[in-house]
Amino acid sequence: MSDQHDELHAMRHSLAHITAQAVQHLWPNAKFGVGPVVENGFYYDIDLGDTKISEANFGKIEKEMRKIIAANYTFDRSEKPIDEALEWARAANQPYKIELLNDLKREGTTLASELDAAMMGMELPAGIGGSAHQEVKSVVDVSFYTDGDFTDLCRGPHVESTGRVGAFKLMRVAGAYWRGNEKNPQMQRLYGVAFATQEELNQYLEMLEQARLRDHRRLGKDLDLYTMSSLVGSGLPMFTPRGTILRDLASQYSNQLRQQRGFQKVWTPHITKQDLYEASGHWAKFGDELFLVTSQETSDKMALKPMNCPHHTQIFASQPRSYRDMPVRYLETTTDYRDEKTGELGGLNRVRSLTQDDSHVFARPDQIEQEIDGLLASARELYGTLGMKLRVRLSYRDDTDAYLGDKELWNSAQTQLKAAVEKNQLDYFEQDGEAAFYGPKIDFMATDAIGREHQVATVQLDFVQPERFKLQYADNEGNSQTPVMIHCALLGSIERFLSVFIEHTSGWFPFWSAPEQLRILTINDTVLDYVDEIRTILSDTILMKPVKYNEVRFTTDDRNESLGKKIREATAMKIPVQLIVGPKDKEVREVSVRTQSAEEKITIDNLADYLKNL
RNA sequence: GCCGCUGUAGCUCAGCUGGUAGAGCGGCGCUUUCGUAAAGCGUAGGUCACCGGUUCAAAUCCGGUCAGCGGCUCCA
Repeated sequence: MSDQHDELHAMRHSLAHITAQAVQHLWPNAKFGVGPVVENGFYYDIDLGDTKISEANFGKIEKEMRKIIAANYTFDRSEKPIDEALEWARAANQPYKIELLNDLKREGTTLASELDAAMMGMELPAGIGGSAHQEVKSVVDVSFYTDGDFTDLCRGPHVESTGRVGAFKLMRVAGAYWRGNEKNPQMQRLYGVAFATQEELNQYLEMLEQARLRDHRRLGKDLDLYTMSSLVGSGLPMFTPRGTILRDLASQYSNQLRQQRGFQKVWTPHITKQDLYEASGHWAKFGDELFLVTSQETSDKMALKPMNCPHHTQIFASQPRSYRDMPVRYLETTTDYRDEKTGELGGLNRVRSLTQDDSHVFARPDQIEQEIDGLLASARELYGTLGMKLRVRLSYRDDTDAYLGDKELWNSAQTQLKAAVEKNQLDYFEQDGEAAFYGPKIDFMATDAIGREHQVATVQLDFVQPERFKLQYADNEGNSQTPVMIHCALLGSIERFLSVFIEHTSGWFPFWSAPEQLRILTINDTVLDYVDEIRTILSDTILMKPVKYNEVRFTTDDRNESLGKKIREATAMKIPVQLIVGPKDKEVREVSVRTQSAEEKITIDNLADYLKNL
């Protein structure tokens, strides 16, 4: 299996070379960056000066690639001393390769995070290598691979010859900064996918098509859940009646889980003086992402709130607190505004108006574990109900001084976090150095129906804001103590959550959460009086699972259309329960219940109980 | 913000190298009252995203703006 994996890796890497080679044939003065293997394929970064490659050129490039593949050139490895390699790069007019080689020569290596190691062509002097903290300052030889008329600085490995690269397809071209740095020139990145066989490639393309069909942006339109308007602005979704039902239910469920554990709802305004964020420390870090608001009455500098914790600290601080009052738990589902860069916006995943199901606990340090435990249990219940598997990342501090707050408090808190995670039997992994500067955190990843992981809920400890805002409570000796804050959002951003939920269910929402849970489809208008009877039953039915006071949301389709058409439309809208009502049903006081999986007859006396048990 | 692509009727899309727009579905009207994924006929919808330019003539070419998509960078 590992051999197969290595072979596929070599195929993809070899295809990256062949892509560059084809581009060089077509545009001889192309300058090349790096061309590594990525998930499902490969890319190559290319600078063509003023020439821009577009997807319209892919046919031409692929044709050239197939010629190279048909020629079946062998990949020949060679080595050069680094200075000769530099000569080669200068002669070939390859400035990016010169830069790579210079780094190799000077540093012996460059940070993998800044440079793709696969392309560095390293050949380290004997006795060096393996250690993360190398002392080496120079590289002696570098390796090259040549196939036909194309030679590239490369560590390899490659397949034996260009004829053995499997099936591929160029997918897209995108801008990418040289070495991922915004300040560097931008190159054109050609992405391709590649598999050992055409069949596997086709399967992959089919999977992409399946993912496209459940894309929340498509379903958001098809199922009439939300809309965007260029008049309102980008990243500012508006929710239709159906979408608003989904939002409200998600938020209601999330709130209900915490209200059961002693959280109380609060409300805060959406604009605030900048002073608040200067005090919290957010201004310095995120000031350029705030929407500013001007007052025509005062000289106050104001902003739309980008988060809610500073507000909640002020509610906590509004009266003196005793250790007996602790913990104090606040809950607020509210919309925040962040001026995200336009290029980062997309669907509901990244918006400028995001609604958080936010909560903050102000706790004594000895209460951390019990509080975290309650929140973890809530998250488990929520995602369990949604049928999504959860995985958890515990992010700790490392030994650098990038963190604020008392180190002992950190250590104790990290121990308590882990204990709570273990108690809840959550699948977890730990990472040092990933904590926020103000405290350790727990991030939740949910796996959707087609295996993709999404970051959803988060629980974060905060030792910094309580101090900055001088929050206090009196301990049992009457001394002032600083509480710990625990931030938590179970859904995260409701907009992002919905995008995940829509794609997870592909629009077939579970019965309790479907905007339209049930539709009555009539066969002809001799049954209208019977339908009225059914509607009365439905209106009187109260559902309790999992959200309280969930009244049946239903409509009636008694249009003068064929039953086939009514079924087709109700199914296209992914309505979980269709009640088909015709003269035969009326006669025996039954209805035909059609669900995604089956159809059965039930008597109208059993209808309410049937729905309660869904 | 940066790079590339895209923007035609409510939706999905056609419209070759410039000669002022077309289909299917949907809508509306009439007929049909029909039991499991589209009944029949008829009919109305478009400043071709917006602004400006080139041209005798622009959906088509050029520039700008807005918006969407794919990436890069970022994400309290």
